[in-house]
Amino acid sequence: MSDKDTAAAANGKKTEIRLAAERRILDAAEKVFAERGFGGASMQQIADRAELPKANLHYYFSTKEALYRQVVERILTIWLDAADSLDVTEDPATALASYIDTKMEVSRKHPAGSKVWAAEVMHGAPVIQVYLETTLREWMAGREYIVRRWIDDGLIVPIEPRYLFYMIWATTQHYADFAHQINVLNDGAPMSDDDWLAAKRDVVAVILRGVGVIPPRVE
Amino acid sequence: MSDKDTAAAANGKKTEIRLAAERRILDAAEKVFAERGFGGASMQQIADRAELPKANLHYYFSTKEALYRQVVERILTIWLDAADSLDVTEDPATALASYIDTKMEVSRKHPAGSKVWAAEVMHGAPVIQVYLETTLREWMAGREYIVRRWIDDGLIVPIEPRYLFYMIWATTQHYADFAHQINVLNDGAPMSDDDWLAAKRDVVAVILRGVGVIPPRVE
DNA sequence: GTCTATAGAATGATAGAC
DNA sequence: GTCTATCATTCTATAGAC
Repeated sequence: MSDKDTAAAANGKKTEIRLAAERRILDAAEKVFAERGFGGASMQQIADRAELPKANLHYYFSTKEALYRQVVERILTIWLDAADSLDVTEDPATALASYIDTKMEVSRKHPAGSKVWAAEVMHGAPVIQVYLETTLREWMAGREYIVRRWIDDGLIVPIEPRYLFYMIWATTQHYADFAHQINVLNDGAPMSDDDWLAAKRDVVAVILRGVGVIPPRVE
Repeated sequence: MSDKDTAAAANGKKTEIRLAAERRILDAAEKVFAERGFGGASMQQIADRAELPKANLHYYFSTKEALYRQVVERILTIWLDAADSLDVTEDPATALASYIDTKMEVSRKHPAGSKVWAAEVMHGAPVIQVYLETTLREWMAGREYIVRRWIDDGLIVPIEPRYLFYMIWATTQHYADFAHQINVLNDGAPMSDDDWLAAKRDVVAVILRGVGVIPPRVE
């Protein structure tokens, strides 16, 4: 092995260590921020959850705010992927059913991320303000156009497109953000796989019937 | 004026001062807790917003936690009143439309309270856990019974009652909790009176049509 | 009942040995 | 790259004059 190879291997190892540590810290931070909020979370709690000394966090992330910012930005990519799942080439029933399904799955798989996101918006979006004003605004403008075309074509009833999307966002994210309350009303137990299927089925059914399309057959 | 009257008047005045100060502090605290979360809020910020010296807060509320607790309990009474607005003696269309209307009005008039409530539940309901396990559980049990009767009587389509209520709660509270995001998508301006009317109309229409009842005529 | 000053505890961040 | 020790700041809470 040449010196160059050795150096490359060393650099490679270093990068791997760095990526693994950063990921470990981000995972811990996401959960602690979700449970206690930005102000309620301490670097010590995040370090404990990541099973690392507190000083290590500052080695990888300069400040608490920088760490929070990266947590939020990581969640943003998940959101953007979900936004893409609204396939505008499909008919309204298929497109909306698929979008709702995706959003429900995001709530199920990333409950902590959803809570951090909700708190971020509730507190005035200090980090994602630019995203709201650019990406989200453009996404909404595009989808409003599609929904209005569905209305003009008589495929769904007249409705203000934004209010429809708020309904879908609110309902699907509720299953993550209010999971604690939902669990209490579910006799203290988390929703089972069957519960999730039933919830998705009912949400899709109400929305599709609500906008005037027949729910597609489920095999 | 007798000594007794003087004392009574003094006591009366004292009580008025106390009530006014407590209310002033609670109003300020609700807003600061909503904007920054419990951990992110400081007694100094609340004092500044209430235009009182910080020490006054501790005179009326022993600790920050006690103050937070009273803020949450004050919101709880508003929630309980709104819960009562679901009149089970009415037909499903009227009952649900009236309930949704009430919940939308709560979101409009108490956005800060709604945010505090959402954060409280997201963080595991440290203060309202008992309420969730008693009052809310009983309320839900009673309403599930009514909704199932509506289903059995063929007045609405089959649906798991809880998922219907989650949808109503999520959607109506979204207008308070995500107001910042909604404003951005509304060209940066808060929703006008007409916007609120349109939103309420669309939410009621989708839910009622979604559960299979015809929206009642609006004069 | 009001307010200034301050004690006491917790936190974010860093220095410096390993 | 890891970790202990520590600094500087901020915050909750209270003491005590008015």
